[in-house]
Amino acid sequence: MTRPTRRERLRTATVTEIKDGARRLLVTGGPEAISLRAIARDMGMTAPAIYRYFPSLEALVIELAGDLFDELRRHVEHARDTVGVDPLDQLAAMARAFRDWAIQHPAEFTLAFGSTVPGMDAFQDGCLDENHPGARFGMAFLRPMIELWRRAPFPTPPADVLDRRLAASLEPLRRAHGDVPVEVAYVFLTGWTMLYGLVSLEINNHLRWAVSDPQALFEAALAGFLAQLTGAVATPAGAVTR
Amino acid sequence: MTRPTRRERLRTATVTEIKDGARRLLVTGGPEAISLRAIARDMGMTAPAIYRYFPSLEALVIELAGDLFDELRRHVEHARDTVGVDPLDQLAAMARAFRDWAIQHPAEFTLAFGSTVPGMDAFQDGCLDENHPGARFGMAFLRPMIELWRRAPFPTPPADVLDRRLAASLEPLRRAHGDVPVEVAYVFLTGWTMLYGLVSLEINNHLRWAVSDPQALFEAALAGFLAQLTGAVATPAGAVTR
DNA sequence: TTGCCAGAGTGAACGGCGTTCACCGAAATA
DNA sequence: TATTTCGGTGAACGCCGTTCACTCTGGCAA
Repeated sequence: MTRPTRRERLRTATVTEIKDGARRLLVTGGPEAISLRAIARDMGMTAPAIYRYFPSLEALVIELAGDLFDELRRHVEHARDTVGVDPLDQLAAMARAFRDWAIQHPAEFTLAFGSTVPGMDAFQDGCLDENHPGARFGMAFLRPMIELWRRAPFPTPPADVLDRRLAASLEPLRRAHGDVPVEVAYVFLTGWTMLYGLVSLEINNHLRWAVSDPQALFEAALAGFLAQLTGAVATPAGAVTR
Repeated sequence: MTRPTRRERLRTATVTEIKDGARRLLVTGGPEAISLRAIARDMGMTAPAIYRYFPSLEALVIELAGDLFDELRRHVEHARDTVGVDPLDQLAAMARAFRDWAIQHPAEFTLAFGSTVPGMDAFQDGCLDENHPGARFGMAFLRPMIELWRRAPFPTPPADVLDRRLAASLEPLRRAHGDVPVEVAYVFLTGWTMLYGLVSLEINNHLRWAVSDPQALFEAALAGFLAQLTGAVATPAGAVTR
């Protein structure tokens, strides 16, 4: 492992400066405000120079989106590692960290999770596993749920809901981390859907007509979901009968 | 009510032709492909002429998004009106219609629900009620759930989850349609979140790493949610104990 | 019927954009 | 020291949204 040469150091510094500029434009002016010319201007350069570092604007944006995803994942994992060892506490902390990051970085959240350009689809077809943004996220949330299930299986839907077809459909997820039980995979996906859906609706202002205090709704939904994992029979909504 | 003059007829025809062109570009090339010059070219016109009909490209896109929302809402309501009078059947049909439309019109779905340009936020601040896309949708799904609750209240989370703060937070929604009980408002929101989240994840290809057959997952989640509304104690995931 | 005018459309222009290409200087390498 | 590689420039092309001065024409009032 040799120390990077001077050229390499300068190059990576320039790359990060370009990405920082792109992010600044994203935050201040939205995704459409990201332009090679503006980035170059802020750096005291000309636009064609950026082509020495990225093959196109689209490639730069895609790489930026990947970086943002990693940042969000680190944020979530940090929350998990700070809260203790109880998987339930970890899941709660991770969900809250997810929402907090999204609220503090709405433009970045939108770029990272938004439907990216058509070209990205094909790109992601190839590497279903490691590279897909959603995958890295899923793994982080999946692990505590597996641990929870290992300690004490939580109530799950009956076999007529978790049928054979569903089991087959969840095969990719179940393979992704050892051998995940169908029940865990399914409950994980409902939780992830709720978390993503709620935060996404809030960020996109699709809740304002109905909810004045989204955090209250978020905490209720979180409590409801976690109650389901404790053995109490609960809806995602959190309905409980003992 | 007088018949529209000839001028007015020509004008509305041109307006729809412009919107149709914009939509065609959206479908074939994504949101970024919508350009006044391309629309005008397809119509055999020049770009500045469009300014006689729309004050800017952004205004055109916003209006198009509104139209798409209405189309989706009509699609969902049509499904509801076709399936019969049972609210449970209606909800199932509406949810499936929602997903079907999104799958058949992914570009339109993304535009309608996507985080629109910053300018639209301020616009939507003023008219929280009628004009917000999410609101019109909510109403459609909310009605059957109210009817269901009227016939037979379904199990809901205990009071420590549906606390006073949450009740206050849901005030806008509860006022939107007479006087909606907190329980109904909350369960409705969890259902809407699941529906939006699941479809949105599927459209954005954020499920591909985990799920090979999204319809199976959708049907399971739908069954789980509806089970909750029948009086069986069920999770959003659909866990049931009798 | 005649005259006017609102409204639709045009063409040129401005500035901004992504991208390509020929070119140049300096730094690393041989 | 000679050469190659790398980072950067400036000009250019074609696209874009938008503005503006202008023409033309269909409908309406006198």
